Amino acid sequence: MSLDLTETISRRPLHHELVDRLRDMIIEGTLEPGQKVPEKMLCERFGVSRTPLREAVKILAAEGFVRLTPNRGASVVKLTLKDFEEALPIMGALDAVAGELACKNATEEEIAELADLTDRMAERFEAQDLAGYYKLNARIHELIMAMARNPTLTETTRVLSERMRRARYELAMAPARWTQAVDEHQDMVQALKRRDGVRLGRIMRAHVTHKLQDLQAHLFADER
Amino acid sequence: MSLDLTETISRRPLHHELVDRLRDMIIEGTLEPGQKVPEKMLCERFGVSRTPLREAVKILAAEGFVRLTPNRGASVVKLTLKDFEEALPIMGALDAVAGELACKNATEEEIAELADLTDRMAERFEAQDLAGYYKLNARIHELIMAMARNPTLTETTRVLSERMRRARYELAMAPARWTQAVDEHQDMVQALKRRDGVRLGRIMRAHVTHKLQDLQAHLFADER
DNA sequence: ATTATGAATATTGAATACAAAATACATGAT
DNA sequence: ATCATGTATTTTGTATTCAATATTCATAAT
Repeated sequence: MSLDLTETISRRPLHHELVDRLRDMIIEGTLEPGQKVPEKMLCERFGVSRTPLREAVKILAAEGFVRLTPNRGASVVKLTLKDFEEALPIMGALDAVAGELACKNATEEEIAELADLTDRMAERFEAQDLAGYYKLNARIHELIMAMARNPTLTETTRVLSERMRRARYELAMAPARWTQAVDEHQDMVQALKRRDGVRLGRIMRAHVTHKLQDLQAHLFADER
Repeated sequence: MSLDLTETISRRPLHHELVDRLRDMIIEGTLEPGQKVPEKMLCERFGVSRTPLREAVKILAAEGFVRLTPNRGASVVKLTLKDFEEALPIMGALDAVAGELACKNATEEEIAELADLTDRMAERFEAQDLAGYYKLNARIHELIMAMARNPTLTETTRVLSERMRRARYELAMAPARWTQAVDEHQDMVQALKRRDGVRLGRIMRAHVTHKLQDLQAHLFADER
């Protein structure tokens, strides 16, 4: 049994912990869109004073989850169709960059791992196991991002996709769309194996576009 | 004389004002990279208590200007060559998207204005007036961003480019590079007039790449 | 001289206290 | 009844206080 000598005792500051908790509450819908963020109530709920809670709210505002109105506190930002339409081209472009960089920087081992994950994801598709599919899908996209070797890109994408995550909750896909998504992933692996960055970039961009178009159709049906 | 009835009395919260002031101090170098952000000193400097100042620091941390270390406060993030190399492909991709969207959404008036600004900037080039050139250059890029009609894109770009702004201070350009930059701007106007989004996107992306490559050569010479 | 050790000091994190503003509510006028 | 006006309550913004942690500095040991 070995001991990790780099490990330190972690006492995170309260505001840091609160940011994560509050973000989750927003993403899961416990704090509803449009609703005000009730300072006092949350302080009691978490057993902390207003100071760290307010610091956390400021950070969430910078991340785009809440909006601050002077003397009127914070309210949960409501995702509209417009927000999606705005995020779509950005996410597409960022994913395309990730793909291009991945082709440049990925190791053969990583590519093999991606191929494996893609195969296993295809199996989940065959079995029509949506939850398993989404889980592997998330890992695949994380891996591609990691292969890009660009922390700034990872962080930029993270903030945007966390913001969108609220709506992306394990949505059932139309059969045709699901088939297409699986195909796109197979194409990604091919492009990566050939180190064809331009091609992978294009596939990634299209992939995001299709995914979000699908979301638009399902959610926001009332806003059309 | 007409009266603006939409105008409101603006009493910004202190933390908001402080975010701007501190960000400027970082960008201008008053607060030096790597240096700790001295809470007490800044409180006295601005005549405010620690609470709003600390809230402001939290926001700056979310924007990537400072790094928070538990029980050890904040320190100004130091820009390395690596940060630039990471930001470069992201900014390029975002600018490309802005170009594509601008071609779709710009009005003829806006395009005419851009053409005018570009001409005036070329004049500043002829006069070898660097300051005037940079001023118009900033307005041009703001206008293109505005033509894209995508606030999320604007904001995403803003955070990244503010972060980089520290190093971009009115740098003298090599004659060849300056000539090339002016040419690229002329090409942008042409592409926009033809509403050729793909082409404008490509020019924008290349433009950013060139600009930042130039920066890399000038700054960070010691890091090579 | 250099490295430990511990006390004094300064800085940070969090809670509380106070002031200003917004909201809710009640009373009275039309 | 509806609307206006003024008062009470709540919420927000900021300052202050207290506790925990880190840093500095002096002293002592090797």
